[in-house]
Amino acid sequence: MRIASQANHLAPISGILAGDNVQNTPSASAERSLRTFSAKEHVFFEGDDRDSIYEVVDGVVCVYKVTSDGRRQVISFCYPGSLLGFGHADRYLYSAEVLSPATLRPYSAGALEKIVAERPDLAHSLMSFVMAELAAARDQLLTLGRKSASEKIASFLLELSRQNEEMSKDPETLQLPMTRSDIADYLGLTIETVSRNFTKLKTSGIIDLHQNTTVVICDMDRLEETASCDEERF
Amino acid sequence: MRIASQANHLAPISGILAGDNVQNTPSASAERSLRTFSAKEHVFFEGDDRDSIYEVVDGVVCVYKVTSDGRRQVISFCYPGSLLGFGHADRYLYSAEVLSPATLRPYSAGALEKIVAERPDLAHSLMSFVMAELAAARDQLLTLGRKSASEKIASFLLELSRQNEEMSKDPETLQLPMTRSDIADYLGLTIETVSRNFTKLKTSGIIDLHQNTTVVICDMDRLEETASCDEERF
DNA sequence: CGGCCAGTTGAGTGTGGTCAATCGTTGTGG
DNA sequence: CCACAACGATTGACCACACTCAACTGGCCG
Repeated sequence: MRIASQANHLAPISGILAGDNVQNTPSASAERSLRTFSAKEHVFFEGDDRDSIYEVVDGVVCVYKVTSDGRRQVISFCYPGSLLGFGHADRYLYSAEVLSPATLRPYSAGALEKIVAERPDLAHSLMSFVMAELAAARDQLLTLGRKSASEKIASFLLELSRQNEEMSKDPETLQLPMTRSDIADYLGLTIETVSRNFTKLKTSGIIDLHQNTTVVICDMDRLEETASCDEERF
Repeated sequence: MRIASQANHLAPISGILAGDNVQNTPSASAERSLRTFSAKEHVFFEGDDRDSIYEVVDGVVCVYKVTSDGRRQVISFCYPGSLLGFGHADRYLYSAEVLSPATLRPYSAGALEKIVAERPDLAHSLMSFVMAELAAARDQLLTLGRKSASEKIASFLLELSRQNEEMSKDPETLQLPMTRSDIADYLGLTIETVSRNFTKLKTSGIIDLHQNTTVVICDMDRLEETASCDEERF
């Protein structure tokens, strides 16, 4: 539901930002303002001047923080419809790296503030979006703080499955655009532990793996058991 | 800075909510609408109908989630000025328990939406507040996912210290209204590990402990070294 | 005084990390 | 076309950090 619930609110937001009132270059068409990125390219780095907000149009973006000694924590994976780089600080608080060739639509850094100030009818959608991001981050706190490695992996796969559901894609066939290292840094594990737990799920017949980038969920019930924590939504 | 940065934006919000336009009972004075809670009392539980939003006037509130098998993750500790229970869902996503006798000011669940819709001039402060909460949650992701037990404890103490600074209190004398169990559940540890690391910090002369509820930071530099992760803000 | 609860401390264990070797795929150049 | 390098992923052996279980301490209140 986490990322899924974001998707619920993203469609209207894209529309909001595309409105000429808040467009970065009012005279230019939305088509013209698209920016393309190649795999592993960074959109921005933590600490850079926050001059733009981005909407993910195509591809997947990995948002993360790093410590001074190089440890990395992935904050979220952003799929088409997501917003990137918003905040109330004048610097980016995170780094953003595209995982596969991606297309983003940049807006001025103040576009969201403008909406809030000038379009109260649309500000509500924006607030819902930010609150959904907050709820997702807080769900992830529970996963990082209190789940075992196998529970983390299962929860991650279920998250992707629900996201597929929201996008009307097959919830049992998951594409993994991110590496084992990205998954490890998202779940607070090492790549070895991620790999071992994928293997465990595979040998127990719960999932099937194809060329490391495709996961097929064979037994959804047992996957949910493995994730353990009831993620029932109210 | 996390919680501290929230405080930056909270003062105006209290004012916003206190405005008669959004007051729960427009004819009643703000004084009359205060609710008092005794220690360990719950303000609401995860899953309850989200009928009210609360502003913390006095005391400290612990916000947390639990798994079906009883594991608990503390999301945040809310000090005076914080808002509790906002969100876009119709149920509370977390439980809220007061740690010591507290005074809260309830508002209608729709008060924030009303502000966003009717008071665009004030909606900006509200947005900044929610974004600060989001930034705090994401900072905590790094702590939970990538820090060792001793780093977590040191980071936690520094967080309290910076919060004191923001409230013009002594940044080297910390009151701990929460139990070891609350701290453990906030940092993804056990009470034993929390206790051991407090002892370690004490015996190495970095902090001093008085009756388990007061921490005096004796060597701020070494405490920051122990926290390791540069938490420099931009 | 005695019970209760939070906190501390100790001993032993286990989950997940570290280090290292190997596999498989992809892409490049001879 | 094959050889080789480069990279991501897997697997194994070992280890350590934090958890578990348990005993004990200290403060508070009846």
